[in-house]
Amino acid sequence: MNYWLMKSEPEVFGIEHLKACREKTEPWDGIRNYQARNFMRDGMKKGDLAFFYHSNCKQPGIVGIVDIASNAYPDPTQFDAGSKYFDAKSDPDAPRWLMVDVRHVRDLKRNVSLAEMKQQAERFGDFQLLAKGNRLSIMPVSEAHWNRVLELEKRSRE
DNA sequence: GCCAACGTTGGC
DNA sequence: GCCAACGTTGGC
Repeated sequence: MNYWLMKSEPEVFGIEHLKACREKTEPWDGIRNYQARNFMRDGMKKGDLAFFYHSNCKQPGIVGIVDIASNAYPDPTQFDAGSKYFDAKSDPDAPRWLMVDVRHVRDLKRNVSLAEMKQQAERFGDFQLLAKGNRLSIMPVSEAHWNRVLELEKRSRE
């Protein structure tokens, strides 16, 4: 099983939106980056777990855990002219963009913030999320980093 | 709101 | 294939 991190802007789709879906799965649509797509296509498998990360907000950080409820399949929004994710250049016979379904597993007990992880360079120094200029919205997480985040969760913020 | 970093586009 | 211009991401 592999671990991942998936970013979303809470104003657009936050973890409380996913939580409100209860046990139902939700499509993680709108990924329009080739590297992120390739991770879904080549790496992600049903049953994997991912951190839910809130980006572009007051307190960027990891706020929950989701499970990957499907393998990658074509994202229908790329063919929907009314969608902001519409891509006129995508061929229905060879869809360019993929997505997976996700399901809420649990909220973290607290927001494990980006700032906090940055302060712990010895634990997270080589975490891809913290890499300079990192803009990937889906990325793999090593088991070591996965566990370090969960260890951090258990501590109370100073 | 600013802006650095990065990805994509398109002329040549 | 190069690279300047442009668009987007996302922390601050």
